[in-house]
Amino acid sequence: MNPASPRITINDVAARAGVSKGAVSMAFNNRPGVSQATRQRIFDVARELGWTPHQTARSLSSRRVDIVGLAICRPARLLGLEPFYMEFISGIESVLAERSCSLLLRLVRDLREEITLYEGWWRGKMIGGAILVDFHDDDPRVPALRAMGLPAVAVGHPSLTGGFPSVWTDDATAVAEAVRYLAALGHRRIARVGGPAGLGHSGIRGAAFGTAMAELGLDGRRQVATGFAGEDGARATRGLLLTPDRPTAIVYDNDIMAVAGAAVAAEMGLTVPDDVSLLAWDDSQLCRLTHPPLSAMSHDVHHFGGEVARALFGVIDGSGGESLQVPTPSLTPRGSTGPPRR
Amino acid sequence: MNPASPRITINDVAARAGVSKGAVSMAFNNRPGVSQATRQRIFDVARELGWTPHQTARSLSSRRVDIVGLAICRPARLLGLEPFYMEFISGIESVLAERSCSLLLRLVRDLREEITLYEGWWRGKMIGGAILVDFHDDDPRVPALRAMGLPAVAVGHPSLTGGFPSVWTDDATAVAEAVRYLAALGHRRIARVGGPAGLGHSGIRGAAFGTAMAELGLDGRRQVATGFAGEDGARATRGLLLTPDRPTAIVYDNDIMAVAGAAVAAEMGLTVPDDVSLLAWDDSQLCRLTHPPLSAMSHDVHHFGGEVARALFGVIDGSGGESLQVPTPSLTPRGSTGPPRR
DNA sequence: AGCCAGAGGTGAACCGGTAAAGTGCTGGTT
DNA sequence: AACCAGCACTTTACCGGTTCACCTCTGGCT
Repeated sequence: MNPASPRITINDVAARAGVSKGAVSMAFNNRPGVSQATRQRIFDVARELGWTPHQTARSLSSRRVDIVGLAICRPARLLGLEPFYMEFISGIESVLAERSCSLLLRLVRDLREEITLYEGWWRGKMIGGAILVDFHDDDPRVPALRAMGLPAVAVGHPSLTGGFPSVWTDDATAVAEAVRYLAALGHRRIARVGGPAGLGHSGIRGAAFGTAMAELGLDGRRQVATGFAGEDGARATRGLLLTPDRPTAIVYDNDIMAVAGAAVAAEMGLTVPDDVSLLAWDDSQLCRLTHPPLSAMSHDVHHFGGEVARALFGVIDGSGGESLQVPTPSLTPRGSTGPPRR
Repeated sequence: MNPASPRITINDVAARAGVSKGAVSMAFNNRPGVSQATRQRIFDVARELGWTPHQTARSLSSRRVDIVGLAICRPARLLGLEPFYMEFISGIESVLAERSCSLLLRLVRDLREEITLYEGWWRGKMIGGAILVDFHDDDPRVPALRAMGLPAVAVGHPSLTGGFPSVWTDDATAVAEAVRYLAALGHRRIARVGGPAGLGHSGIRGAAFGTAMAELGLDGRRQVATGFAGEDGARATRGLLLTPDRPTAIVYDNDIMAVAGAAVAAEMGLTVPDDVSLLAWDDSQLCRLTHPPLSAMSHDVHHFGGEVARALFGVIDGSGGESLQVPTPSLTPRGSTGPPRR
């Protein structure tokens, strides 16, 4: 099918341009040592021959890799990804592309598999760095990845990421804002549907929720820890709305659960927001597609992803290493929140 | 941070095991030429030293790459991906993982960028093959990728993919089934909200829709070509429902547009399915999260992705090359379709 | 004239593997 | 005894770049 395709190498370019391959290499890495004229001639020849440096060879000798790894850990059952990740990935990509880097993506089933994967990637020098998401309490990835010396940035509050530089949003403050907003509307029974109990940011949000409710003299114990899938959100919502003194407002940890929650309310004959107010998180396009559109704690996930990529570059080439806080999610009121019915 | 990390190479393993590096290489590629005993000793030493073959070096000399590329082309505005792609990607991954291959993902803004990207990836030997999606009429990728000799499989009807082996579903039949189902329910004014006009599978579905409607003696011209984003679906739906003899049933080209359509119906005070029936495509978890849940033409997107990956392996190692049809999307009736109101 | 600095290269030694040809030994034939 | 096949390795030549020590001019200064 593609027989004897005579691969063009740096040697061909060098020969044709009448220089040594060292010169070609210098020219292509814009390093000093070649005159402007020669440089130009080299480029011309390269274009003419259609030559591009062989990335594999390049990274073998320069010990640099233009690939970063991202493993996302979801149970097998939950096949797709949340909208959050799609936007997040596209944000990462946008910055990676600036440096013509690429993203190596893999979905894994558990943290052990994730560690093994990173180990293979790193030891096999497939990636130059990694992006770590979804931190758990006492996350086993921290010691493992630290031991192997993999450059990485974490997504999550610095208190969770075991010393890895992280990019994070102030979820605690955002939760407090959400709670105060709902309380100001007149809600007193506010519930929260969160992610899995062991997950770091769920913990932070859960605690912040409790504190904020307590400060207002309200009962902050209406919290459910569940998965992140829509069905989890549906089940949790159903449970909450069937309790005797059911909440009049529910805060969700992502948007897909909130959408599911809205459907459950409809199915139970409850009107949003009169009977129950719903507040989503992560505000993807999903929130604008329901009726009523969902109020959300929104943040620029695309930008977030970009900052993560930038931070990773900092770590990889040693110029960075500090954690970075990106803007706190802010309330975007839409139709799904309002004063509770008298 | 990670100073003088003494990289362990095949030489260290060879030395410690008292053999040549050739022997280690053979052992690790389970090639004949090493005795069982030696083989075992080599493995033991490798484990002890924590050595894994350096992928970059390996692929430099073996001219094999364990990475496949996937570029997805979306306008910048549409930041996230559709649920379809998430499931599709996870399906690809599941098969790639069997061969410890990885997926290199990139979001691009247009086909020119996509071609350039593939060219860089292929010439730089970063990828061993590629997956091509979203074929257009006279797709410029076909001649370009063919010229560079990149092994690739296409997603889409063979008539669209310009000779690239493809994996595809019989959309035409599925559309016909959808139309006949709605007609059987009593609908006579059926509309379709499709993807962009130039997109190959939109064309196929559009034509099939027209044919199926004509066969039933119905007017098949109620079709809108739009984007794939929720907002596109919302706008299209609004347009359709505001026409004087508005449709009583709408078929969508994906699920996110259908969800948006449901919201529009609600916003206009129309009841689903009494006033208008909605039928989605691609059936992700989204369809089960609305109220009423959306009927859909569903197919196993995860499995679809897996077959695509398998086909690509076939192309790469020359054992395959034929197109493969996967099961036709089948109707999954839920709450969003029903007889039209009298 | 003699000396030196620096620009503009060259050439060879890597990087860490794979592949194919070569070597030494053993055992079975004729 | 001579010969040969086959196993179990070893040796060596790559793969296609980067890097660095070293060479060769040229021009300026004393």
